[in-house]
Amino acid sequence: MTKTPARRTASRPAGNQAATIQRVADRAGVSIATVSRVGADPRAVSDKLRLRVEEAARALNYRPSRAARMLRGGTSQAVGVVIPDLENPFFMSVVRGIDLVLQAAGYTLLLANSDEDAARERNVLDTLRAEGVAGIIFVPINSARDAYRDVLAPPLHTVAVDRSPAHLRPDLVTVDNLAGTRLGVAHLLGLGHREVALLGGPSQHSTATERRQGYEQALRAAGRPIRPDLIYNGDFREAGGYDGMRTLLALPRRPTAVFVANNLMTLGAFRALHEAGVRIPEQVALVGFDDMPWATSLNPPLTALRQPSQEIGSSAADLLLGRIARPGRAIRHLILETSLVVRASCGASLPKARPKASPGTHGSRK
Amino acid sequence: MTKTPARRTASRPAGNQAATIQRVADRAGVSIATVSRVGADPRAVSDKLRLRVEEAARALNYRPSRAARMLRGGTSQAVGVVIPDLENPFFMSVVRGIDLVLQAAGYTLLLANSDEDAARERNVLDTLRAEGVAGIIFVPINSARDAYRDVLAPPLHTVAVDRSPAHLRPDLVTVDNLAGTRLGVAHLLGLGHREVALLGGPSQHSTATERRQGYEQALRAAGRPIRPDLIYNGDFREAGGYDGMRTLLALPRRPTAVFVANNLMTLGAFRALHEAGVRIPEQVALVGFDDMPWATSLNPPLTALRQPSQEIGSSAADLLLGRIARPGRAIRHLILETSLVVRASCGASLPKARPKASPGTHGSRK
DNA sequence: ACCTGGTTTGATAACGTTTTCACCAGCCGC
DNA sequence: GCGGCTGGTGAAAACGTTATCAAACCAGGT
Repeated sequence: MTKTPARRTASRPAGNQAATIQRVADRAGVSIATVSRVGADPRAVSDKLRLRVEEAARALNYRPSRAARMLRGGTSQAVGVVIPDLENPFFMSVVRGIDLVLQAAGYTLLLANSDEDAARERNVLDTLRAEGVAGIIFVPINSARDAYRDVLAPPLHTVAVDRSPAHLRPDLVTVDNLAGTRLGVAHLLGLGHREVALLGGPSQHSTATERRQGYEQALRAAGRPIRPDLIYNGDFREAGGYDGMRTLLALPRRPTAVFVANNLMTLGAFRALHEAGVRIPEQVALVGFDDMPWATSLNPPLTALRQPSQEIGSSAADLLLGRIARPGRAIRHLILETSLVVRASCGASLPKARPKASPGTHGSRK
Repeated sequence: MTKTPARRTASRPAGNQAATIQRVADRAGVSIATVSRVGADPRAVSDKLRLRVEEAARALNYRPSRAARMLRGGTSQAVGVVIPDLENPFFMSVVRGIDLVLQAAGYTLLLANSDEDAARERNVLDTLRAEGVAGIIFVPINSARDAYRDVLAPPLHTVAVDRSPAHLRPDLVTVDNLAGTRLGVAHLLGLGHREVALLGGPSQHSTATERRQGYEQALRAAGRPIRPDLIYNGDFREAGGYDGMRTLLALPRRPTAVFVANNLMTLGAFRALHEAGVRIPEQVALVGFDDMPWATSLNPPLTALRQPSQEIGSSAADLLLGRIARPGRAIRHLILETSLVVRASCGASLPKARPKASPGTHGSRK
């Protein structure tokens, strides 16, 4: 153990200076071509050299430069994710699912926000493409015919999520909106409600139209007429739910139950109901599409259709990775199931005994 | 107008092929160096050539390749953002604020999730660094002494958000947790509550300790003793709020009011209260740190300390951009103010008339 | 021994940019 | 009228990687 004098080079903690392929090659005593090969196709290099290179790479904590790689090959180990609303927990949960599998596969996630705005979407898609991402996972907004014609053209791989784009058939992950909504509306119908309204979304979104179809199917199956005045098309935002509910409440023949087609609109509907002093579910029963973490803390706890949001994301990422690996394979459309989580807002009597208090007060509504 | 035979090169619609600096230079009849200069410092090139280059660039829709730029300069036009919980709307709102100014400045946002886990944070920070981001905005997790020593070393610029890292003094944006909590607790005290509890957070977070200090200051200012059994340190997650509230409820001398130091824990506290059939605010009054979009829809509407979350994000981004521009400038710590939004959960009588229903039942609990 | 075919390796071009350096005018002051 | 500036321009190096091509090697068959 001699006292080591300050050796300039050795004193660096081997990680300060960026580890380039050249340094790895030097340390392993091979050419940079060999180092590159070890990364690309380990079988193409002899065991002896491969081991030496791997050891050197590990010691130097070598990570190929994304910039150089991309400059050379034209594409990078990153995927772009575009969602329409950063603050909607549903989308964030989807992003989390995506992140999970991307992280595991060594990809970097570039997140962009389209803000439910076609021009902005166009813009970020453009940026992402210029950025050279390997693929894009996005919640489509634009319904114009050629909206994605050039910006999503090959070699870019694309997976759509949640909604089906209007004039494009990419790999796709959605939930069964039709069946889900049918289930939710049928639940209300089964509770004895005869006038069930729908707070729906903008018709350019496939989710909105599918949910509306589900609503109509459920009504028809129960032999109920479809009253157009009971259908309000909002914007899938809080304000839309608020306005829609107020419109519904102002109706001469008020509905006794409402199905809300989106989580944010459900919040707005709650607010409108509270402001008007309408009791839930006694005066108006409510079922919402999309469960939320705080659904149990709402007033009253919300009966909701749960979407496997995180799984939606991870499935989408899987699809994308699969397509990158085998660009030629057939387009897939994955449809995940929803489930109805019954709480208090629908007015269903839960298994646990109904409290003896007069209807409308029961302290432990849960 | 002769019939143009299929000319391979000319048939491309001038945009299909990537526009490189070389093509711009050719079209403008200058060298690539001049083109580059026009982008970097327009005054450095004569008007005549500058105009020619600008015209050519526009015609070709030229965008400098980020990869090449980064490979050359070592840093890219991207900034990494690391937050501990993708599904916490507070953080997402912060991210939105960041995105807003980054987008405007032409930067790309790389989002990473540290999951409130030190090892994972280390990992993503490492990746981001390797990715060559120009800077990092992060919500620090690790409190170990040398946690960030090498991974956040220059030339990487760093801005911390929400929490103050333990052993690092980067640019920082926080809110005035001390004053905010003091205000909230004083509000409860002013309402006549004598036993006010605190559902606090993990002590390694500066937000948790500051909020605890604020709590204690408010108590002292009111001449109240500090009862250690009324202080519960949770994990800033939903489960922590739930457990903490249950612990509090099991106390022989139950508090009549609780200040919850974090949004997710507030949700958990609500759940525990509802399950136990405890009426809010009659039996337990509640004030929570951090307002949420759905606070009005809670049962009852939550009195909360609002943080300017989006502004926190945009300020952080401004700080980072400023530092990138002038690396030498002094470290800044920005402290934003919170505001108390009084709703029903604290039991304060609002301006609007109290409903006539008997206390504890009033149909419109709102 | 010599050639043949296959396998493994190294040298090198290319990707698109920024930046340094040198060059060449023109202009001022002597 | 000539030397030294100054301001504008182009040539070329460098960044780190991958892919192509040629060289070297090794074994086996003639």
